[in-house]
Amino acid sequence: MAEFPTVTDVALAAGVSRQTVSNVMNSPEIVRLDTRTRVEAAIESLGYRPHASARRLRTRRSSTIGIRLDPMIDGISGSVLDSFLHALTEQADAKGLRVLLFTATSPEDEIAQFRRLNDGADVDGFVLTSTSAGDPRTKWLLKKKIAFVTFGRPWGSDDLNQPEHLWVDVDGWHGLHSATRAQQEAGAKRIAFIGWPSPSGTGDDRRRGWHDAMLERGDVPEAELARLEVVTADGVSEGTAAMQRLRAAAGRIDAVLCASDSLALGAMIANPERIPVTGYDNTPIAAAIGLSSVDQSVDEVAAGVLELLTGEFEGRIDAAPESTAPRHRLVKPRLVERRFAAIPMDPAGTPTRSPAVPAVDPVPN
Amino acid sequence: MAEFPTVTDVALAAGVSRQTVSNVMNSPEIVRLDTRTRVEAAIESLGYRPHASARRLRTRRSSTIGIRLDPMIDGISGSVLDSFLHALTEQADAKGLRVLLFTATSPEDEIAQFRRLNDGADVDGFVLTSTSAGDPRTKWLLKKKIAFVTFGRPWGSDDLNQPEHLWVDVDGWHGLHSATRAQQEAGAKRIAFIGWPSPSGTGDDRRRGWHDAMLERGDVPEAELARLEVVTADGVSEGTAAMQRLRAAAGRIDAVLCASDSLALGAMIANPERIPVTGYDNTPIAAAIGLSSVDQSVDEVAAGVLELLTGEFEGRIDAAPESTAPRHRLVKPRLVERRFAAIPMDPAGTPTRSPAVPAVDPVPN
DNA sequence: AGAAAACATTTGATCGATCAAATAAAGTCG
DNA sequence: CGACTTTATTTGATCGATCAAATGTTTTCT
Repeated sequence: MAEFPTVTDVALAAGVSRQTVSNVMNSPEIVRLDTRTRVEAAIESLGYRPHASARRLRTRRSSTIGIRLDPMIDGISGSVLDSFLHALTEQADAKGLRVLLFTATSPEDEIAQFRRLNDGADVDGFVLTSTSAGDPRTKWLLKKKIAFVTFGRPWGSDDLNQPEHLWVDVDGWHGLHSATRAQQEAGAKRIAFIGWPSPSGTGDDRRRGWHDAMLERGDVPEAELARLEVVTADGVSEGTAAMQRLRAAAGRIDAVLCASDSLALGAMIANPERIPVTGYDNTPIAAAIGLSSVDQSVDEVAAGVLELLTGEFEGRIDAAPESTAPRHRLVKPRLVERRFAAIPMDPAGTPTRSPAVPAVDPVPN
Repeated sequence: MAEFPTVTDVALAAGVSRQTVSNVMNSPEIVRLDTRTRVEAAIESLGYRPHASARRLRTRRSSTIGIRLDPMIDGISGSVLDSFLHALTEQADAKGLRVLLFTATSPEDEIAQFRRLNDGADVDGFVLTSTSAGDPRTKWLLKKKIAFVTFGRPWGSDDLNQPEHLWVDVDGWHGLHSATRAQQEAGAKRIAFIGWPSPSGTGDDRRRGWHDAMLERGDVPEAELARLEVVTADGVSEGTAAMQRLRAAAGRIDAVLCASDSLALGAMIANPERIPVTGYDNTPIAAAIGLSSVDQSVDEVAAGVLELLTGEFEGRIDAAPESTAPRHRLVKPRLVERRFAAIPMDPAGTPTRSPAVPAVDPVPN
């Protein structure tokens, strides 16, 4: 009994009943002030912690959200998910929610996991990332009326209007538009874009941001604009190749915008003149190399995801909230400007800052 | 009742009692074959899933391990933890364990989280990463007799002999030793090392691997060896600066080994002659750039962590197993050799492979 | 003051599974 | 064949919390 006090122990110590202790924890406002403080003192002195599983069994609510941990294909763009995961965990914690991980080898397998976790009352809802058009997972979750929010718009046109489908996304158009603007204001006229092949929901969105900003300014005739654009698969070496194609075919280039930091890093490798390159995702790589990059503001995304998931009931998750609150959030990314400060491209150059000696292991692990 | 069948429903359907159903799930061997199949059929047809919380309440076991998600400082080396996390989740899943995330702002805060998660019966044990010498967290966990395993040796000499402290680590000495050997066999004699300032448990360990291999071969006199070594904080720009210092002071260099991929990437930037550079961690960056790198085999680490944590009782976690099994695992990393295949450093060169057009979004999110 | 309403606290039942002990069935052996 | 093991299955109690409803207490109002 000394090991793990229960509500009953606390009740005994405070001279009240179990339920009053429970009330102090869950709806303090209905307990008279003096009893409340007495109970709180007892809780404190006994070091009581509620037993999560017992509570869940009774309330049929786990206060846990499940998220699939994707196999990391590209560590560069993967780091966005990584920091999103971190932001999500941190903010979930503040709301008394927990984050449970799982993995899956295929969409079908993932659905099986959904079932297992949901039926077992392990989680109350899910956060999905990397959704694709006509995603079978969202269909299934909707059918089963299981709460979920996706990070990423459902690009399939029909899905977009489904009001049950909650989503949070980053406005890629806005990101590229403002990145283009920033270069224009710095004096650049011929701004190139290295993107992904169409159709790609996010890719096309970002491309349009660049395209629209270029048209608005009118520095380059619309017909000419195609020469300033190159599409390729994502990746560092692909970025290098794309940059080389641009240099061969596009004439003068004042700045280059890329659909990802991977591409941007690649582009930098074939960029001896140090034409300004802007990436997307603001990964640690961009910071290390000194690339400007569009930051997805994962904190805001995480906050939006949790808000939607918990609905207006703080800390609770409901599969079918009848609120009329907006069903989605479109987060504005922000441009982080850098000027290659960290990268002495010229081998003969002097280092920009002398190496600091850390007090502890740089990489303790 | 149609919504969520319970053991009782299954029992009714199969014409047996609750407990028999429970036995079929937990110790099938004690149930007669024909009853077992009958119960299994009922489970299948009703779509029964055990209620995790109810089971946990009764068994006082959550089958969940907690792991702190570090704030990602450097996305490059952070990706090791990321893939470790993935491996851990995947293998935990196979053993019927779940992985619960949490965050903390300081060691003290983390200890508070330990307490909360453990007292609330949310988790059975913890996996710690980024441990430091004389870590207060491990002390506290040991005192409270809470199960945990660290990824990383306790470098403090006194801690090393504590048999209660279970750990899994990667043999950095072996990693650097074999990387050095590989370069020597390829004909290199003057092999430089870019490392971290001492004292650093992991850093010194890796350095020794290089140092010992160099001495064994004897291509470079011991006195001369210091000229081939540079220490610096971790980071890309630090790597670039370190490489420049090496080039200025070390004379001829046939190959460069680095204590991390971040340093290696930095070194590559100040490496127009394409001296072979080897990194550490085999991050996606290394793959993208075409750097050789020492792979930490996170899969083996994850397996070791889970084995130690679950002890010999498959799927169970015990704070004080009385087995005499080894208390730790030292995993041998393996060298992944690459030859800059992906990186056309010469801006005028042709791309090494033409960009493939992906069928789906390269980065769907 | 007395009745009604508002507030505060307690009691019994319950969530779904497993444990421990009791019972029933099958197998062994002199 | 009946007493004795061994094996298979069932019953009652329990894990720790919350819900729903009952009881007790205080305040409000006529």
